[in-house]
Amino acid sequence: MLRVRFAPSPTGYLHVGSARTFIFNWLYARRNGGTMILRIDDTDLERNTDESLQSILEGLKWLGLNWDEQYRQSDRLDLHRRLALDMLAKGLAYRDFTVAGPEAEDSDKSHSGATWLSNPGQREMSEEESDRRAAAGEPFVIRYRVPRGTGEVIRFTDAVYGEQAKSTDDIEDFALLRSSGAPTYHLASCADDVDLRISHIVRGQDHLTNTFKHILIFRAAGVEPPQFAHLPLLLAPDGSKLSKRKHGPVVSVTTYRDSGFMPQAFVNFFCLLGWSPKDDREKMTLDELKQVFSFEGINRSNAVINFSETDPFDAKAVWLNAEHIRTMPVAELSGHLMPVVNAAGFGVTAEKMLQITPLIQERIRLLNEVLAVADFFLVDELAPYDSAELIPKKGDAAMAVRALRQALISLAAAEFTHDGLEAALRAGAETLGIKAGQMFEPIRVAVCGRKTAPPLFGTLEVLGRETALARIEKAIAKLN
RNA sequence: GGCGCUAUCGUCUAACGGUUAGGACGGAGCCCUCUCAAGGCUUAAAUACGGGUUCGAUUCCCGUUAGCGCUACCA
Repeated sequence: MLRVRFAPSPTGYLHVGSARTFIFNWLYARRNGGTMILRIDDTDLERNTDESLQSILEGLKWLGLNWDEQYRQSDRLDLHRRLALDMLAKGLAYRDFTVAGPEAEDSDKSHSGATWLSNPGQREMSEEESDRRAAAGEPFVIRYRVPRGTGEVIRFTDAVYGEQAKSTDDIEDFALLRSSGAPTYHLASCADDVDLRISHIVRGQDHLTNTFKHILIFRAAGVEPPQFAHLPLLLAPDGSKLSKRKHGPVVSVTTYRDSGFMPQAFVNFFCLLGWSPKDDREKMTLDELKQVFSFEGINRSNAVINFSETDPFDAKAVWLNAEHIRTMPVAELSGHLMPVVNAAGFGVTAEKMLQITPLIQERIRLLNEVLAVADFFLVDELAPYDSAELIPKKGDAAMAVRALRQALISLAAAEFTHDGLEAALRAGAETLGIKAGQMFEPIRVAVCGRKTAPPLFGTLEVLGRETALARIEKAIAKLN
């Protein structure tokens, strides 16, 4: 039975790195018919908030990837504690009565060069003394009694990083239970992995070295450790680890959502960061990803998200989003655009949006760009523009006026379809003896308020005769 | 400091020990064209460094350097 879990801790919004870990877990589970479990690792009572939990759930929901079971570690504290106490009873762990404090913290372990393994006198304390002091109410933390001087080497095979080995002499006596009685991450995580019968742990590479400790806990719990697959980390352009504190909202999933990314493009992009299908495919649907995903394709080196001060998104993410937008059925895209447009305060009907969509489909990279690209379809009154914009290339104001007057005549009679409009306007240009482009330019600006816009005939068709004529008349007035 | 992981164009990546080191994004240029896009074509751009092993190393081994991670009663 294949069971994987994604275990975020609710200490902030959903981080893109976490989202990527979730995606890889999901892909692996769904690819192999396994069970996807969401476990909220909220053992850090100080830092986790309900608000953060909600935002994580919201982010995961947006991704559109479902899970089968859900747990919360704070509901399972007894289970964790029991394992620690059991280890204590078996002598696999011991009480450490050293009081933690700012000074005790870094006094001699970080700079002395000596490896910190355990607090002197604690590990060796007799059972009687330990029990007596505990009974007297003295606070303590429970630590793993890591084998010393046995020359033992802990080994495991990581699905991504291959054979891993570390001497127990290099593993410190890490804490299992805090003086408050609360479990540490290592304890809670492993106890739950055992209880939930997790078969594969897929997580960030920052846990690669922690894995040796975890294997020790699994051993103490009397079970075979699960399979491990560690993922390369996501880095900022300067090579530093992506962090909420340092890099701000660019690491939040909601930033992508709110800027107009499609969830499937988001998934596509983050899959490609550290994983490759080994062929030249880049744009892939969720189904395609699900079909080809495997740990073999995962890279071992960290990947950088190439964002900058001016652009919070990697250009490739934006391009991929554009690819997804372009290849999507018009009706579907239109449905995604509706809420964006309405949220900006425009009231569009579904049919109007459906008409606009094909004109802008290959012109927007992010959903939100619809507002900048299609604004003139949505407003009654065009935003003010410089009348000089109306003057065509190699022409003057007089030519612009003539073109617009002719447009009035041509459009009044034209059939308002793409082909009908094209025929009418080309004929109009011919009548005036000017180039078609010189005819179209003033009309485009008159009708769109700017030189860069979707193709003219389709635009006019959607705008309709009445609006088109009114805007052209205004433009003529501007030129006088 | 100790322990561990990693190293191919700016970025993401491909390459059974034998390739003119491939693709993509981004950049530059050209074509198409009613503007903008989209599309097509062309182009610049990489095996960190030093030693081995081998007939032959991007690929295997060692070292150096650099980056990252862990080294908390955080996760």
